[in-house]
Amino acid sequence: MSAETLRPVESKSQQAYRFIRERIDDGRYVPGYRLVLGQIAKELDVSVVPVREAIRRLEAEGLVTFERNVGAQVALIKETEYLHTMQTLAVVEGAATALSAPYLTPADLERARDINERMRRTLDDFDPHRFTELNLEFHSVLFEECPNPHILDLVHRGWNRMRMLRDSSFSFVPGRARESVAEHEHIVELIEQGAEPLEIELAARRHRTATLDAMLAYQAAHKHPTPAPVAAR
Amino acid sequence: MSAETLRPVESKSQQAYRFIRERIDDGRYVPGYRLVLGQIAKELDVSVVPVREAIRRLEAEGLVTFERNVGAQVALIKETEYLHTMQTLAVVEGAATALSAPYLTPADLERARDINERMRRTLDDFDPHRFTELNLEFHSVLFEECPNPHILDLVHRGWNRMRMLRDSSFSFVPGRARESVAEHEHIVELIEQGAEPLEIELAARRHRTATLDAMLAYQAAHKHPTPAPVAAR
DNA sequence: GTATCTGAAATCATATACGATTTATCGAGT
DNA sequence: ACTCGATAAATCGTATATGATTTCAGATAC
Repeated sequence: MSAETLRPVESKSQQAYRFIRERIDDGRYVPGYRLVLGQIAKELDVSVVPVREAIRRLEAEGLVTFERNVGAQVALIKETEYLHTMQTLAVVEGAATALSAPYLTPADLERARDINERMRRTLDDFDPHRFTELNLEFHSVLFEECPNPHILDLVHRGWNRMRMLRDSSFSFVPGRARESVAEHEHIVELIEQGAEPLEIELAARRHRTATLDAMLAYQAAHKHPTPAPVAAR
Repeated sequence: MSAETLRPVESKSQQAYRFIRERIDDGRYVPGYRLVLGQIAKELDVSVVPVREAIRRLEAEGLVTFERNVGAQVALIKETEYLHTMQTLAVVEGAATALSAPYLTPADLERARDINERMRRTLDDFDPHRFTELNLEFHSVLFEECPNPHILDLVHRGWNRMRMLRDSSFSFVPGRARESVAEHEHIVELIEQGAEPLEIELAARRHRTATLDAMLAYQAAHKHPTPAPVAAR
């Protein structure tokens, strides 16, 4: 049995899926970017068939839109779409955090605190990108032990959605970061004290809702002309 | 411009999707049913390529599992899977109902009451199938006005999931139906009184959680294989 | 009787080919 | 200069073909 045939390499459609997904996730393919089947196929040195399958999957996941006889592009996220995503995330992340709480060890909580501390340190000499990164890391610690894989999956999807907007105009609000760090500490304390699941859930939910509200207020105050006309194709 | 070419008929992959989806929904394809590409293609008189795409989509939606070089089958739902689905539905349906509440008209509430009344009448001379049908209808009235399409979509998916188990052993508990009807009335009253969103949400969630608990208790009492070690709530 | 092997049949995965549709280009007419 | 229309180019949608993998039935060995 030769070593090179032991592992049945991933299928080409899977390969195509990862290829595209990777690029959407890290921002190389921005919302609106056009996914030309033949072009991607050539880059991967496969035929268009597996690429189409990959795109169908991405479409079902909501990351890509695919119009008949026109083609696929990375899903554009309009402002209302974004608000809906945030609201959904508030709900499912709240639930995930509450369900996860009983399984968190003192070590987990310490880790969460540590991350939050690093976030606090980025407050002076502020780096939004770094802050966002740590923010996900912090929340991940809290919800990742959620024993319900469906809910956990929904949380991941929500965060991915938001990540696609990393560089968008409405992903950040100046004053909010400091409050955020304080709220993080509060959530950790609740979990530590073994608070009621519902209390934890609502705290986590409020944390996100507050971010959303802050963004809305900020935008209203700054009268953003248009929510950033995304570079298409 | 000839009449027959005016409408650009749905694509074949779309057609295949609907074909399969329909059959899963109405139970002709039960969980575990094997979806053979060539066979479905022949039935539809198309090639396998669009059928594959349809199956990829169904896979992403969780209705179908698709294993490399082995093929696709309607997703099997194990007991823990079912519990997770119910729990997720409890969360998202609660949120959807609360978000929907402000948009419900008196006519909507009347309709809900009417449906619930019909459910009550099926209690004597009990028909589980009919009851389940009305149950979805009732809840649909309450959550369908939810302005957040993401959350609404999650609710639909959850119900679809449950519908796939229509005939399964753990889809029904004898005593539960009567309580259910009473809880329905309570939820309608809350909405009618313009109760706090959170109160509505939790009432709707409890209603579903109670169903779940009843099922677990029933199974435990009847010594079903595994009593489900899942941490519900 | 059970286990293992072997070849055939079924089925999957993907490449290639080609017609259909959309989009872009460019010149004629106003 | 602008619109319109025709043509070309790009791209999509799907059928077909073929090699690869898995499954299964029957044969053989123990």
